[in-house]
Parts: sequence; structure tokens; C-alpha cells
Amino acid sequence: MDQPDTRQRIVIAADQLFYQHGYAHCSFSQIAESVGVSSGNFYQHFSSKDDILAAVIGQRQQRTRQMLAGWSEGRTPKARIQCFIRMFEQHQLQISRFGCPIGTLCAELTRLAHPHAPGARQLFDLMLHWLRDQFVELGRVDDADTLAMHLLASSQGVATLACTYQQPALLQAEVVRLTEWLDRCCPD
Amino acid sequence: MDQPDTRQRIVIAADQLFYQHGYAHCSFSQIAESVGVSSGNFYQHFSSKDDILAAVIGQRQQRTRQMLAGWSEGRTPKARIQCFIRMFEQHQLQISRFGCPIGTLCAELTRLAHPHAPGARQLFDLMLHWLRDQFVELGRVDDADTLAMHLLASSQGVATLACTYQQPALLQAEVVRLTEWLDRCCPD
DNA sequence: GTCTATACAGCGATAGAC
DNA sequence: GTCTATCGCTGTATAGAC
Repeated sequence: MDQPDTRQRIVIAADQLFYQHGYAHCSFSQIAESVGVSSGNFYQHFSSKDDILAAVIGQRQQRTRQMLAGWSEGRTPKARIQCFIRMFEQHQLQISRFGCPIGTLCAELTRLAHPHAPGARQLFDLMLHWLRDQFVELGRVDDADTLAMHLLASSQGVATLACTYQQPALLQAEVVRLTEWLDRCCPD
Repeated sequence: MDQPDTRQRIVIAADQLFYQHGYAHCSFSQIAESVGVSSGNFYQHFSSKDDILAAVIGQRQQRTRQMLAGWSEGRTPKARIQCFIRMFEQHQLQISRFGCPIGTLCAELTRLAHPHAPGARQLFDLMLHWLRDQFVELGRVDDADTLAMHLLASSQGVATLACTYQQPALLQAEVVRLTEWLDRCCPD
């Protein structure tokens, strides 16, 4: 099992290319070149380009669930939220180059009223609900939703600007700011 | 002068369509249909699609300058910043449907390393510098840049989420939050 | 299951009549 | 200055050999 099967390799390559170039700008030939198979072979595994997108979104959902579950293990709710915040520092180079993988996908699909836009939106839902649960555990039952949304919006905004200005430092500064914000609104 | 000349009508229609569908997804035939001229006629006024984009960006820069200048007339610096904040409430329907016109354009062009990405980024620069000037006038000389960037990032983030979830109410709530934030950081 | 070859549509861009 | 007609290219999707 040195190498995943072809279908899985297509999904992995498409995920990366959809992120870097946008879904619509990414052609079969690009994916085919990246995977190392012919583009005609795609239809053995997928019925259309949208079908590949569905698989990519499904994989992202799975990975997001795993990431959130990993953060939850053996941590206090506040430390879990700090994991979320630090993510933007860990991925600062990619985010400052291509934006947030979830935000850019949702923006593109929503604007086009694409059938898979709701699936992409669920990626945000996963994070929102997980963040809300942490704030509830911290005793902020009444405004857990608001706090979760604020955290998500803050990260989305700085991701957009860090990408526009190609400045990873903006993400670092926001991580500091959000960490202080978390300390203020949920002191130990 | 009931009707602008054809070149101007093309720019206006392209501006709208680039916003709603994205630059790359918007074809000549769409613009032509919207304007009511044949697409072959475009090259009488523009040398390429990128040339139309340049004109659109130029028009947006001009309108942004006019908007900022209009806000500046006969207002205190704090009231000017409030104009900026309320903009997201005034345009809540468009923003929740298609996102921020500047943010989505910058995100698309930056990701593609498009030649006109710097021109689009200047739209952000106009707002950033104008906001910074207001904070300087309010006495926040040392952190005027930081405050301006925070305001811009907040609005970008909530625009992305309002668009993803198609909820104008998110923009309204953020206007309230930012107004309170402005009162706290710059009390009268 | 993978390949080559190809059909078909849409794109940006051009040429030439009016 | 506007139109129609068309070129060349690229995209998705399909057919059929191996």
C-alpha cells in the first residue's frame, strides 16, 4: 500500500489545485499532469468535474473532523480554542499566498450558486459548532454562538488581507491579538 | 447626453458582472448582452479583456476616492469612520449575495498572480490610508495603522461569512459591534 | 483500468462588410 | 462605430483500442 489508488490520488491533487487556482480555473489537464495519468481516465472514477469537487469537499470535511477531534484530545476547552487560533500561524505561508482554503472555496461556489456550495459551507459549520461547544464548556452559554462567529470572522478577514498584501506577518499579529482577546473574554 | 458613450457603458456593465460572477467566469458575450452591443465591437474600445478589467479598476478607484471625499466633508473624524462602518449595513443585500466587491476581486486576482492584482489592491490602500488618517486625527498616532487594518479585516471577515451563509443580519450585527468598538477605543 | 483520439461547445480575438 | 462571420485555442466529456 505504498501508493493510494488512482481515485484517491486524483482527489488529493484536485484538492491542492482547487485551493491554489480556484475550482473554475483548474482544468482536467492540470490535474492529469499533476497526478500523472491521462485526463480521459478520469471518467473511470468520476462522472464529471463537479463529481471530483464533491469528493474533494468530502475529503476536506473528513480531515476537518479529524483535526478538530485531535485538538480536543487531552486539552482544556480554552487550550483547544488556542489550537484553532494558532492554526493561522502554522499555515501562514499558504494562507498568505492563496487565502483560507475554506473561505475562498465558499466565496467562489456561493457567488456562482453552485450546487456544492452548501457542502463547502458545512466546512464552516464544523468549525463553528466545534468552537461554540468549547465556549459553552467555558461557561459562555448565552453568547457562545456570537463568540464562535466572531473568532471565525476575524480569521477570515485577516486571511483575506494577508493574501491580498502577501504578508504572513498579518496572520502572526492576529494570532497575538486573538490570544489576548481569548484571555480577556475567558480568563482562567 | 441621455446615455453615456459605448465605452463607458461597457465599463459599467463589466464592473457589475465582474462583481457578481467573478472576472474569469464573466465572458464577453455576457457583457455584450448586458450592454446591448455585439462582442466584436469591444475591440474598438479595448484591446483585450484585461484592458476592460483595467478600466473597471480605474473606475472603482475613482468612485472610492469620491466616496471617501464625500464622507470627509463637514464631519468629525469619528463620524467619518462611522460612515465607513455603516457602509456594510447600507450594502448588506449585495454583500450578502456576492461578497465585498474589493475583497473578492483582490482574492481572485492575487491567487492567479494577475497583472492587475496590484491595481485592485490599491482599492484597499485607499481605504486603509483614509482610515489611518482619521485615527491620526483622533489622536491615535502610534497605532493608527493597526486600528485601520483591524477595521478593514473585521469588515472583510464578516463579509465573507455573510456571503457564505447568505445572512445580511450578520452585517448588521457587525456594524453594531464595530460602532461599540469605535466608542471604546476613541471615546468622545 | 489506462491509454489515444476525438466530438462538441465556449472562449478571446480578428477580419472585413456596411 | 457597429455589425456578422470566423479563426484558433482550450475546456469538458465521450468512444474505442489495448
